[in-house]
Amino acid sequence: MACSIARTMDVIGEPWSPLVLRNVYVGITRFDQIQQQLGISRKVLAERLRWLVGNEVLERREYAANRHEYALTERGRELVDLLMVMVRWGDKWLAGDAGPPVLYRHHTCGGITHVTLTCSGCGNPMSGDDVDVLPGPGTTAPHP
Amino acid sequence: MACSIARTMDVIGEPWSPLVLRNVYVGITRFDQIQQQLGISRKVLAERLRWLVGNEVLERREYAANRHEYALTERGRELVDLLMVMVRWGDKWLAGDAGPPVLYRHHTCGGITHVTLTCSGCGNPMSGDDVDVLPGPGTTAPHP
DNA sequence: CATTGTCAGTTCCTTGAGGGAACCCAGTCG
DNA sequence: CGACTGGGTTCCCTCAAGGAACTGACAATG
Repeated sequence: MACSIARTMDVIGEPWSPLVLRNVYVGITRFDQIQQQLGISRKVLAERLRWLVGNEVLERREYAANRHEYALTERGRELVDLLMVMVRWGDKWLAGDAGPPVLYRHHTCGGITHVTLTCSGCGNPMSGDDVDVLPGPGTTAPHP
Repeated sequence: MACSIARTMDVIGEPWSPLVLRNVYVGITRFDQIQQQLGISRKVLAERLRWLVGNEVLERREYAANRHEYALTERGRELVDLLMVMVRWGDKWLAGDAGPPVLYRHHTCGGITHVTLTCSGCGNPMSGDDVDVLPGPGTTAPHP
């Protein structure tokens, strides 16, 4: 389908995938660690990891004889952006009275902050209300 | 689970949900329109729409006698941010030679641009590499 | 006013993917 | 040399997704 949302969902749309990526991002990189932290079935975890490696989001490394760990590739590191936007939305709308389960300290300013979306061209805020959606070169059907 | 990613995935993690939201965002708001555009099963679409309405991401309106349409709530409009980040990643890594299927024109500057992530505090770029992850007030288990 | 069409679903059946538990093999620690 | 750990695979079983057909209210049409 000529739709970048569908294509992205095809790579990481399965419900466990973002959680697997988050774990790798925060340093939970080994099979059993990930399995125990998430409570995911071993079978499904093995499938997901193969899929994510095959799609070049993760890479599999042998850190000792027959001992493997997973690491984010460049593609994978850019997916962390997506996770941070998910976290922001979940924090804002679903955290309830307990408040957010995690906080981010930004290296540049040292503050506890969150992500916001801005325009790559002018640097001003950019949301769904601030754009026109136009067909691009990769369009096939007359839909976004 | 005390994890904003898991909570967000619980609401919109099912593979069709982001595509449904995108359709509503671009003006494809009626049951049959959405079903035909996506090729989703009517049964699953009915379930998804109920779920999204129940989670206050969409609202259901009667625009004529027994004719309904769906619209984004405020929660839903903020989820469009997530879609735009997905689009950006898909455009960058999965579009191939054909180029992106859609383009965004930013109202503020008029340019064809894309979203980037910045810090809510200082306005500088903010990615996964630029932050420390700390436990927040809503933490239960010792994990992000 | 019977017929056709549209919209918004619901019902029923079948198949495939996810979960659980158990098993397996290589290395290594005591 | 036995037990343990890491990193999976195999088997079975259930549950949810897909497809196709049916329903029921309203609107326009001949």
